[in-house]
Amino acid sequence: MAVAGDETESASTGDMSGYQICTPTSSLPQGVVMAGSPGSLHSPPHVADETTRKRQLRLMKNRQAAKECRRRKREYIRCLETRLTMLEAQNKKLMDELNYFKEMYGIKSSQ
DNA sequence: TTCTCGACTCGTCAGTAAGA
DNA sequence: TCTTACTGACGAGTCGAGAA
Repeated sequence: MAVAGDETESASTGDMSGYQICTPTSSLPQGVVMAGSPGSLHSPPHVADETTRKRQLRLMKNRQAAKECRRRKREYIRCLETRLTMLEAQNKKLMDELNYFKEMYGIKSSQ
């Protein structure tokens, strides 16, 4: 999966699968507060401990992954909004220019 | 002041794609 | 086939705005 593609490119094409990051990641460590998993109920203590540890590790990683995923998505949307603003401004400028030349050459505007 | 509602964030689960 | 990372979906909690 391509996560770190060209940001402006992905933003301009609207391709969500390649949206990316403008600023470097800064993820802070976070405490684990989950209880043990149900799967460890009928196992020997050391196996249960290992299972619980693995589960907590997985949850912690997934938590961080979700945060990162959401951050990228927000960034992607911001990029799209910025691009939209730019394109609208550009569009307006071109329309003004068109009207100017129409007037200059005496062509009646259709709108 | 209290209640309700919508918007938002967060953690978790489940499904999927990609690499070993 | 197994593992890992990513991401959509869901439920729970929080917050602010508006109504009663």
